[in-house]
Amino acid sequence: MGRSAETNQRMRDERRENILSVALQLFAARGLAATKIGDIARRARMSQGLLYHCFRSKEAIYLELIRRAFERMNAAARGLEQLPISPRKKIVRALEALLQGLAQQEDSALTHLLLAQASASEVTPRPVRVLIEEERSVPYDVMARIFRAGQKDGSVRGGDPAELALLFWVIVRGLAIHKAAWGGGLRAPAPASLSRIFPAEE
Amino acid sequence: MGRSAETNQRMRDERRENILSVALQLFAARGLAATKIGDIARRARMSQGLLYHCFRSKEAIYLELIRRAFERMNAAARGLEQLPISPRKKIVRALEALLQGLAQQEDSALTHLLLAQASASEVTPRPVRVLIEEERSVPYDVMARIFRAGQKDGSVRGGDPAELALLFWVIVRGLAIHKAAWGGGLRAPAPASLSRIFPAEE
DNA sequence: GTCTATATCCAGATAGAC
DNA sequence: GTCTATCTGGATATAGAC
Repeated sequence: MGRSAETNQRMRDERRENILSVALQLFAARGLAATKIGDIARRARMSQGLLYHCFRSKEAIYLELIRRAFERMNAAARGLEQLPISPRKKIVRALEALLQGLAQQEDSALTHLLLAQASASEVTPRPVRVLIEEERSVPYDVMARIFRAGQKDGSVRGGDPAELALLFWVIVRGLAIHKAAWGGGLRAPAPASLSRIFPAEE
Repeated sequence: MGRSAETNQRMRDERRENILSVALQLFAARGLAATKIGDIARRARMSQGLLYHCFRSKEAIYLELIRRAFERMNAAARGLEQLPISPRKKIVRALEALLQGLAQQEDSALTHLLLAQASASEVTPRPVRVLIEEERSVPYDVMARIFRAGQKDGSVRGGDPAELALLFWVIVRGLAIHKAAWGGGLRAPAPASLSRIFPAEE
């Protein structure tokens, strides 16, 4: 009975992961309103009824996806900040990691797209909106602090740190959207060419 | 009778413009699927029935908005290209005009947002998709040609022109989305600080 | 745990009165 | 030309069989 309960729990978790994975693709590509719960169920190869045993509602799936997106992104940002390397190197590494993620990991680009939609849309459900309000400034603040530190130790050139951080994330987000819009035709800029935007003090 | 027919026509046109103006706000803020035709009618202060005398369907309104967006944007791009000024100046002027539009004209930011959504979404209706397919490369091509010309005459520094054009539009679009997401809290970068990204050959 | 069937609601589009 | 009333389809969520 212990075994079986454990197994059941694992199957349940796997189903939840599967649903979340499918839902991410659909929400990112179609938005919340145009994604039908029936589409999610079909792509996850289960009945609608069963899906409702794993999640209360469409909104609950959406909320969980946004929650995880911030969890990962903000943890990564804070981890980056703690690394024992120069601010200049942190910027380069962040760019490399983000651009590589956008180009190679499907989920990464979709997650950025999902966050962009949820942040900009007026019809984002209230609990999601609250979460976004709480979390969204973290990546901006982290990057602004890194820019400021880089200017202080001389490894990064001037400009308002907050403005540079804004530009940094605008570009990352913009590239994710561009990828979604142009599909395979994405000519991703090399990290090197973007590094030039946030220039080193030579 | 001639007078009355004329007047009627003008009233009809005004109603159409009014609907389009309201619809732009709603579509940009909520997306196509989440925007209800009843919302548009109410905000435009007319009944749903009357609205259907001006437009066939929700999609028809959407299509007309996208059509006009490309009409304006691509005409502006081609006009810019023809100006008798240096490529370097063209880039600066484009940035100034776009950033000022984003910051000050509500419609400008909303239009960029609408185009971003329509281009990236999987549920964009087919006629709209076809139009986007036909028009979307114009602004990229124009900017790429300007960058290339600037490199040739020495007023703009290196990098792949296509990549620079991509970056240019990614930033403009990204700023429009950022404005929608953060509302009043937009700290728009000064044109000067963006000009630095596309550096002049001094 | 997994499905089918269905209650309920909502939205797009139309019909027809005035 | 302008409205109200309505037809119709489709989508969320639930109920209940197995």
